[in-house]
Amino acid sequence: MNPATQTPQTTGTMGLLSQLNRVVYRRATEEVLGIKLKQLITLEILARNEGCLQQELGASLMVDPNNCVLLLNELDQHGFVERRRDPEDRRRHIVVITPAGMKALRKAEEKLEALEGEVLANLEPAEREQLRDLLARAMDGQDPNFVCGG
Amino acid sequence: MNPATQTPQTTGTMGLLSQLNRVVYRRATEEVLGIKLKQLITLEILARNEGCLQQELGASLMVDPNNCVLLLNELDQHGFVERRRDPEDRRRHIVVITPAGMKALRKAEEKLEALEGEVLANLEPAEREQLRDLLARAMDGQDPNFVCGG
DNA sequence: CAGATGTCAGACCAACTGATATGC
DNA sequence: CGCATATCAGTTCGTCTGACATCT
Repeated sequence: MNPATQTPQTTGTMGLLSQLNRVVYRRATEEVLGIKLKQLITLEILARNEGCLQQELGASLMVDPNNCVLLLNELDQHGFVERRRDPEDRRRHIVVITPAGMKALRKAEEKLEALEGEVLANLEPAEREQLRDLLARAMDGQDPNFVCGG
Repeated sequence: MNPATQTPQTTGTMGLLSQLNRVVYRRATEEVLGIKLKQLITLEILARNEGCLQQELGASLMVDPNNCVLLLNELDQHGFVERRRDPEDRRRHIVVITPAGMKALRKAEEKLEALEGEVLANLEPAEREQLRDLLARAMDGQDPNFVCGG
């Protein structure tokens, strides 16, 4: 543990993933982004999927239905999303992002990109893209139902 | 939102990182690993760094000194680590992993590797190595003091 | 009626905050 | 004395569990 050396690190992929996520989590605060990171991810999904069912949203976010309600309550109070009954099955809710939500999302995404630049400072632009691609492909293989009791 | 398509996902690298970490976190439970994931990472660092100072450990784990104490208390109770006074500065503690800690670590690492295989099922072995390398390089650029008020 | 969906309230766990003890 | 290190107690936050209402 020489002061000239880097601080010790984990070596496993899963450990590294957890650690790097910790860095992001601690820096992507509500003060920095304007909204919480989880809210940003939620709005991102809603922006890309018009008429998203609440349960689909929960599956994508990997949160159980209970937490999905709480998450949407927050966003609803801020006027960033709306919940509408699904006319085809009135038990269900369709979640849509509002113009105010879009605005908050754009702003938060800008800040997050700046943060990404700092967190991935050690990687070349091409490598960052590579990382994004690998993460996306890995996520693509996940079974949402496995993780959230759908 | 066609049922034939994948569930909607985030597109930003930071969001993907957060999401994939969520998958790992929810699957790498204490029942699966025998110990908590954070404990595993802690033991990994201690196994690779004999005579690690408590504050260096905290910086590596990106936890503030308070949480580091609690984390070590748990490991101490299980007999996985020992805290010794630093003879050079008796305010400090040197943390060492015990044989029992080594055993628990090996066992947990086996289970985590199996889990990694499932979580990264969509990636080829070479791509997994690539991912590990990119994450390690990104972590290498982090300033521990920024994140934990050292 | 049984099953699905969404909602809420209370319990639980992990993290943060502030105060204390010890050594430099 | 001021500063650093570690520790603990109390609080707060996010998440999970179980009960309930609505709809098919």
